[in-house]
Amino acid sequence: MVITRTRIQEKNRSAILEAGLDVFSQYGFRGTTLDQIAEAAGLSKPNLLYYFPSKEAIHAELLETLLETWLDPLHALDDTGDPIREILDYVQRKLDMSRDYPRESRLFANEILQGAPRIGDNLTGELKSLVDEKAQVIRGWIAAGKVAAVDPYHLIFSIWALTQHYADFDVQVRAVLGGDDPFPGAEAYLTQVFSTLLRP
Amino acid sequence: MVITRTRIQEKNRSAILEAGLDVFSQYGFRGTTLDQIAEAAGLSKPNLLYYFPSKEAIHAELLETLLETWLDPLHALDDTGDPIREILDYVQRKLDMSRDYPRESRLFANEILQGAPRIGDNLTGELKSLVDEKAQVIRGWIAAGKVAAVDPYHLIFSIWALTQHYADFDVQVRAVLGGDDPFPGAEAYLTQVFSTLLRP
DNA sequence: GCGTGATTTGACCAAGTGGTCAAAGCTACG
DNA sequence: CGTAGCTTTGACCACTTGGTCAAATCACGC
Repeated sequence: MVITRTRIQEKNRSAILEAGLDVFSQYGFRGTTLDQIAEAAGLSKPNLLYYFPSKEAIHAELLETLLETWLDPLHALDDTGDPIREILDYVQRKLDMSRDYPRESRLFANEILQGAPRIGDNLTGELKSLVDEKAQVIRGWIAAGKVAAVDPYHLIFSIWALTQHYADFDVQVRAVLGGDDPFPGAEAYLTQVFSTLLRP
Repeated sequence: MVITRTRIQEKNRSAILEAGLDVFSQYGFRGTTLDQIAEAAGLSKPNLLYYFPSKEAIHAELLETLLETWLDPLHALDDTGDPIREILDYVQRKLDMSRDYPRESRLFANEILQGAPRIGDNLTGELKSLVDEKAQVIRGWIAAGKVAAVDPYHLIFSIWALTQHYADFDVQVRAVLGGDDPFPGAEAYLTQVFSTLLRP
């Protein structure tokens, strides 16, 4: 069953998702109103509901596509590559995502802050097993003496925390730095952190 | 002008603030309803509004007390102490706060995610000048060869990110770890990270 | 036990909410 | 053209929301 869409459908659906991402990522699910989304998308509320059956549906579709792109960088961690290079590359990819997709990062943060009511299963399922797998890879590297002995789970958490911080807490970071672009400095600093940490 | 309060006032005000912290920290300002807070506090809505003039007022009071306790650990960073010890102690204090006051951490995270509409001034004022001051202290330590050369601002960001992550993303962390208490592991890992990073 | 001020509440309100619907407007294609 | 089907909208609805108010209830010092 292939879904065919007219150009208008294509355009309006993506305008709605774009607007929804804007608003949901700032106010969370409950704090967002359909009127806000409709306004941001340049549509009337009934017209918006012609393309999506409910507020839930918009949010669900956003979360779904988010989860895919969110796990991709970790998937790409290659057990046959050079260990430290692989991890530093992962850090870089995650930092790039914070720079290029800050709204996605905040949408995810909002969902987790609320206790992950809509993606709890993905966390204990898909996410956990992916992390378990990659933690094993890192354990292998440690055993082979290629990487310093660190807890692989907390290593992964720290990569998430440090990179997503620049998207989720952007306002705070910029307030403290006085408005300068934080990312060049962040990249240098994170490289330094993980290089010194992981050197065997 | 001293505010005197009866025992009942004392009790109900703190019940409301407690309940407000619970709900605001999960759903953000807009996503929270007075009925939710009233229910959680065990009061009727009109009764709740007898103690606080509005939803705003509850939120404002929570944020105000939050900001105080939030900056305390950084204030305590002592330029006359042993540099690495001072920084590691700061990390420890912030991690303790994530363990003991996760709701406060999430309340703050929610406020920042929304663009800090109510505390923007504190960020560019109070917070920025405190961080500027402590960054200078760290620069001094680096110049004296007591601490490895790192960007002091990103160092501070990284401490915030790594410690608050365990409160704000608690659900995710526990989902991945399978429910074990993350804090012992976090403490060991963070000590390792900052020890290796800061060793001159 | 009584009166006064503190406390609590049921009933209410206007505005905002997610969502519906029938009718109108538009577009592509024969 | 014409028309069938896609798109848009104004009017509307039931429910929730933040907040008010007058009246009822309660606690406490005399």
